[in-house]
Amino acid sequence: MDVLIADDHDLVRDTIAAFLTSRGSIHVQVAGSLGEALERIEAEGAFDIVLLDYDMPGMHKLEGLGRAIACNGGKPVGIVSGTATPAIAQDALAAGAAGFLPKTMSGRSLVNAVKFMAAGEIYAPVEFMAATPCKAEHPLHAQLTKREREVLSGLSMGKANKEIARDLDLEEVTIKVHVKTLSRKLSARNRTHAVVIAKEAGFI
Amino acid sequence: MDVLIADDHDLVRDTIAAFLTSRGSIHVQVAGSLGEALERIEAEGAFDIVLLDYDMPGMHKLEGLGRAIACNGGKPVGIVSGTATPAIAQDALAAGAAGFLPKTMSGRSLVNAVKFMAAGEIYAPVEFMAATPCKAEHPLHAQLTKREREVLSGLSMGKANKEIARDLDLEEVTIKVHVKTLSRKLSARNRTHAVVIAKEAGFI
DNA sequence: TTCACCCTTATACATTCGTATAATCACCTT
DNA sequence: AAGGTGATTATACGAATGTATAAGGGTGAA
Repeated sequence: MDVLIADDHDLVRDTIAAFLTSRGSIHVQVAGSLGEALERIEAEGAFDIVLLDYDMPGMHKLEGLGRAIACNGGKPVGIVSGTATPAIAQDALAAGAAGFLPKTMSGRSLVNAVKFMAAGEIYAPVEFMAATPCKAEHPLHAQLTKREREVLSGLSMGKANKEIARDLDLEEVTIKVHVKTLSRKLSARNRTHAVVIAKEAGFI
Repeated sequence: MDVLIADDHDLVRDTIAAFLTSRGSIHVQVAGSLGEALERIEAEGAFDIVLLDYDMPGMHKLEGLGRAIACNGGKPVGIVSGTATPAIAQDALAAGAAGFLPKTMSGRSLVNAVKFMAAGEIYAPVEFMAATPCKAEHPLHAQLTKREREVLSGLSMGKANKEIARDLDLEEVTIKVHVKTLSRKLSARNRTHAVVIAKEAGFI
């Protein structure tokens, strides 16, 4: 089985390569950028599987993925990344990637995943994909103050301002202020829109 | 590799068994219910992989999964189903299943997935998992009329009644009626709540 | 301390929303 | 033809929401 690994970090690339080669029957070639990878494919013909680093010279997000897929003659192309989010992974798969490999995975799983993809299947680590974009560190969520988050939570339950005020032991007018400010922070037109944006961003 | 397939539909069970056996090096045994499967495991020792039908006598949703996992001595147990939803699949994986196999998958993929799971990995078909709980057939969604869905869509964008009315070329009062009725159908307290419920149910 | 920021409340007004009742029209089914 | 349902519009009013301006208190950092 012929594998091409493209990553601009020598260490990462060689570690992955070492893992795969050690399993025998897997022949690995490497590249340090998308351009180099495409050249290799042109020169050597399609690989059984190509692995591309997401944050790599020439990739331009997922644009490079498409070029590699077009270049590899129908054979699978997977994305490797240590920083990409589940959302990016979803996009990659939607864009035709054969799989998404976080750099956190074990060597054994890596080998299994590569074989799996080479067999024509699509691989995605369940535990990674299922991970919610993590409330706390979402940029929008971080901008909201504690109170605003409490109010937002009330909004998502369809509560009226007066009701939220009672629950938080505040005056209705205070809630109005919070709704106003949190809507502004989320670029929402009103409370309903604010809740939708929050829902889609993953918090709430 | 020893595989145990448990399904109460003879045809399905035997089809899967036939696919796996045809690949050689895979030894398949079958069972027609959870109880029978557990007996087999007790008698034969742990299998390399056990596949359980989700809608099978003795399963009681995912309860049977736990029993099989406890019984199979650390080796993987997967769920097979032709009717289960992505949400159920998620639950199954969360409950410790080694994978989820829709009955719609191809024989080739089935074999790959089984091997993959037997290697200790977790398998889930991306296209199935990513599928939204299917707009059209969601019970709540089905109750809404076409117009109500259009209005709901407007609500989710934070539009005012007047605005939605203009977009749909209707009077504002008409929108109010639709908002009222769709909120009633969704058991929502107001427009904001309605949007949240719709979002959580997967449509919109 | 001073400054910045958050939280709080007040007053006030315009707008929007929610609710109710009622009537007309179209379409489909029985 | 009769009846049911959905869609539409009208009128009307109370309630909720959005917006603006102002101001006092608390907390933490510079």
